[in-house]
Amino acid sequence: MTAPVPALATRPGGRSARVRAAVHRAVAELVAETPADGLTVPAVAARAGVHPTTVYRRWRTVGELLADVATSRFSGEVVVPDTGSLRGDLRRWAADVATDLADPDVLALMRATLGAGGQQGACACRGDRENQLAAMIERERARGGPVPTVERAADALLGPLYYRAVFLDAPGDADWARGLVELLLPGPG
Amino acid sequence: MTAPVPALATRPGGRSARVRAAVHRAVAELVAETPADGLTVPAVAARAGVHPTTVYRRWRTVGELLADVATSRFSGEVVVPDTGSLRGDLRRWAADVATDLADPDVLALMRATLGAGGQQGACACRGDRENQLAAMIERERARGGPVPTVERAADALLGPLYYRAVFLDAPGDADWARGLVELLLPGPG
DNA sequence: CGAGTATCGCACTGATCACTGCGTCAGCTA
DNA sequence: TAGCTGACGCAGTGATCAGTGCGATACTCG
Repeated sequence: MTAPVPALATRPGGRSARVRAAVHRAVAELVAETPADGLTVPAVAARAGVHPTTVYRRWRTVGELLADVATSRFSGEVVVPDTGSLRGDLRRWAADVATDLADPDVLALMRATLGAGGQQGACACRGDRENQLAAMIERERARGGPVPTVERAADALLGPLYYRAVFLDAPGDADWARGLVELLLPGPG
Repeated sequence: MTAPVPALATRPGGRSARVRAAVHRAVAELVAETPADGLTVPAVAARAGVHPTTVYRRWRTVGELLADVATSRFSGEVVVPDTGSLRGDLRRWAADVATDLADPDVLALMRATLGAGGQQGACACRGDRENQLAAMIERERARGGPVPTVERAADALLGPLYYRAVFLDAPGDADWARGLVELLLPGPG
C-alpha cells in the first residue's frame, strides 16, 4: 500500500509512461478476450509490444499487475456529481456506477483482479467509490440535511450494484440504480 | 450446465467418489493457503494424492474444477429456517449466511472461483442462495402476509452480504446481517 | 549541451505445465 | 462368483513460463 508503482514516482514521463500505458491496455484487452485465466506475463508483454522482462521487473506478479490496472480503471471514471441535494447526487452517481459496471470488459477485469489479486485486488476494484460516497454525504451534512451513515449507504448502494455486476449475469440499469437511492433515503421521492 | 460432473452419474460409489472428495478437499486447502493464483492441476493432484491425469480427465480446466468445488461448497451449508414468520426466517438465514461468509477459506475459494470460473464460477458462488430466499418469501406469501419481491430482498440482503465479504476486508457479523432484514421489512422491529 | 542514472531489450536456463496412448485395477451387474 | 465396463495410474513429450546477468538506450538534471 506504500508504493504500488514505484517506477512512476521517479521517472514519470517519456518511455516509462508509454510502456505503462501499453501494458495496461494489453491487460484490459486480454482480460476481456480470454475466457478467464490464461493471463500470463509473456502474453501481456507480447500484446503490449514490450519485452516480458520489463513486465516482470515493474510488476512482480500478475496479481499486482491486475491490481494496478484495476486501481487505474476504477479511479476517475466516475466523478462526484454536485446537483445541490444528496438525493440528486446519489441518483446520478448510482446511475453512473451502474453504467460503468455494465461494461463486460470492466466486469472481466474485476473478476480477474479478484481472483489473482486477493485482498489487495478486491480493494482496488472498489477504487475510491466509498470515498466518493463519503464526500457526498459529508457535503450534505455541511448543508444541514439529514444524512445516513456511509456504512449504510454503502450497504444500500454499492452492495446491490456490485453484487449484481459480479454474481448475476444481468447488471442493473440506471433506472434500477436510481431506485436504490429511493430505498435508502426516506421521505418524498 | 448439462453435466458438470459426468463421472458421478454412472459410477457414484467407491473410488470415484473418494477421488472426487480428495480433490475437492485439496482445492479448498490450496486456495486457502496460496496467496491467490498458483493453483495448478499438478499441485491439486499432489495434495490430493491423485495422479494429475485424473484431474485433467474429470475436470477439463482449473476453472471448471473451481466452479465444481464452489457449487458443492455453497450448496447445503446454509439451510432454510422455518421460524413461523418471514422476519424470523430472514433474520436467522442472513445471520447464517454472514457467519458462513466470515470464513477466510470460503472467501478465498469464492475469489479464486470468480477469477478462474468466469460467469459460471460466479453463479456457482451464489449456490442456491436466491432459491432459498425465494422459498422463504413464497412460504410467507402462502401464509397471506405482505412480502417483498425476491429481487428486492436479494438487493437488500445478498448484495450487502456478498459485497462486504468480497470487496471489504471486514465481513459483516450476525447482528449486522439481522439489521439488514429490519431495513428490508417495514413495520415494527 | 553533457553527465548520470534508471529503465528497457536480448539471450539464456531451469522448471513446470498441459496433454496423450496404453496397461491395470476397481466397481457394477447377472 | 465371473464378466464387463469405465476410471485410474504410469511414462513420456512438446511447449510455455518464471526468473537472471549484461549491454544499450532514453530520460532527467545541472
